[in-house]
Amino acid sequence: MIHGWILEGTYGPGDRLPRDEDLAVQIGCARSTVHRAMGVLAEKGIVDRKRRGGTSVRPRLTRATFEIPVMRSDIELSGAQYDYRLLSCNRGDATDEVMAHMSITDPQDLLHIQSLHYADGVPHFSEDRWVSLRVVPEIMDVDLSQISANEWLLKNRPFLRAELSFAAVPCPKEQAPLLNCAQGEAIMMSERLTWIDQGAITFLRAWTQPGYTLNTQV
Amino acid sequence: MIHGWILEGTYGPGDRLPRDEDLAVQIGCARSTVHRAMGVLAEKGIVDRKRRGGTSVRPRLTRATFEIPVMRSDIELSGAQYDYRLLSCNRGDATDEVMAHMSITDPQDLLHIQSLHYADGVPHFSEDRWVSLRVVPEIMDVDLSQISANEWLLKNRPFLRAELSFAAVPCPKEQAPLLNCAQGEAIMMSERLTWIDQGAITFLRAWTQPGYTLNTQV
DNA sequence: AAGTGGTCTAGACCACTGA
DNA sequence: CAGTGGTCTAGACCACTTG
Repeated sequence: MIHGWILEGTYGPGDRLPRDEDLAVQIGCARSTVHRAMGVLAEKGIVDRKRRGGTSVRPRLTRATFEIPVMRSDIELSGAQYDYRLLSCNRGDATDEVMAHMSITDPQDLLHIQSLHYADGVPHFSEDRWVSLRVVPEIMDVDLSQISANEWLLKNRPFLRAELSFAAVPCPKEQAPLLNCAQGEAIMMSERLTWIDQGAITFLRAWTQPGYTLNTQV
Repeated sequence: MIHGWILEGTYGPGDRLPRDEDLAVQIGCARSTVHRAMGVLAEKGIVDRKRRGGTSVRPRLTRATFEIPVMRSDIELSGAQYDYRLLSCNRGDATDEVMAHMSITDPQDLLHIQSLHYADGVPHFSEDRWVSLRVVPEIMDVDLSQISANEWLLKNRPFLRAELSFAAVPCPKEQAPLLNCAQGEAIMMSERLTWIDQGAITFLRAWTQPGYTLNTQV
C-alpha cells in the first residue's frame, strides 16, 4: 500500500497534514484509499486525527503490539512439555485490594485459585487468580485440577477488554518454593484484569521464572 | 461499527467462518464492510485470514498494544520535572555482542553513550546506547550534553522498525550507584533496537528505577 | 455553521494459495 | 486453477468539533 510516503519525507513531528481529499488528488488515488492508509498510521500512533481538526503528525511516541502470553501455547511452542497443577481453590479469601480491583464487595463472590504451570517439569509460571462467581457461577462445577481456569475461561467466557501490567519484583517468599528460586531474586510479575459486558471476570497476579523476557516489535 | 457480533455468540475457537460475501448477505451489509470489520479482528489477533483458506477463529491468544515509553514525555506527563545528564560518550568501545546485534563489524563505527534521565531530580532511567556512525554520522557534531541522543534521533532519523524487550533483572553493580538503588535489587531492564532502511540506527539497553510498571490495555 | 474525518456501498479487478 | 481474501474506486451521507 502507500504507507510511510509522506511522513518520512516532507512532514515532521507536530505538522498538520493536508486534508484527505487534497492528499488523494496530490497522490492520484481515491479519498477512501488515503483514509484507509491514514487509519493504519493512526493505529500505529504516528498521526492524530480529529474531525474538523485535520490530521497531524504526533510529536513522537509510537505504539508497539505484543501477543498476550498464554502459558500453554508459549511453552508448547518452545518445544517443551506443558504441565499444570492446581494448588488450591477456595471461596471467599479475597483481600480488599483484589475486591476493589474487581468492583466486588462480598468476598463470597470470589473464587481464589492458585496454580502452577510447568515447562518440561520445571515450574515456569505461578498464578494467583480470583474469579467472579457473579459473572461466572458455573466455574464452581468445573474440575480445575483437570483444566486450568485460564483455558476454561477463554473457552467459555471470552473477554472483551483486558488490562495488563508488568513489573520487576523481588520473588516473594510464598512464591520462591513454588518457582524453585531464591526469595528476593528478580522476577517478572504480571497482573491481568479481564472484563466482559457484565463486569470483571477474573483478576490474575502471576510470577514468572527468572529470565523471562517479554518481546515485541513495531 | 458491527464488531464482535459473530464471535461472542456463534463461533468458538478454531471454527471456520463463512466467507465475507455470505456474512455480508447474512448481516445485510456490503462485503467491504465485513472485510473491514474482519481486518480489525485480524489486527486484534482474534481471527486468522488466509486467501482461499477462509477466515477462522484463532485458538486463543490476543494482542495487546502499548505506547513505547519515551522518558521525557512519561516523566513530564506524570507531572514531574524532567532532567537529563550525559555521563559519557566514546567511540569504539562496543562489545562483540552489541556489534552482532547491530550487524556491524568495526567498533569504530559505533558511538557509545551513557546517560541518565531524572524525574524531579531523582534518577529514573539509566541508558547505555550505541549509535551507528555509518547510518548517522552527523551525530558526532551534536552536543549530546544539551539534547539527549533519543530526542535528537527521533527528530532526525525517525525509525521505521523496532524490536523491544523487557526483563526483570537484578540491578548490575555499575547501575546501582546511578539509579541510587541497591545492587541486586529487582529492576526492569529493557532493550531496544531500531532500524531504518539502510540498517540499524541504535541499540539501547536501559534500566529503570525499582517499581517501574509497564501498563497496557486491550 | 462549515469543514473535517468516519462510515458505508456496489462493484471491479488482482493475487495468492490450498483443495 | 478456482475460490478466497486484498486492494482500490467514486460517490453518498453522517457526526463531530472547532474556528
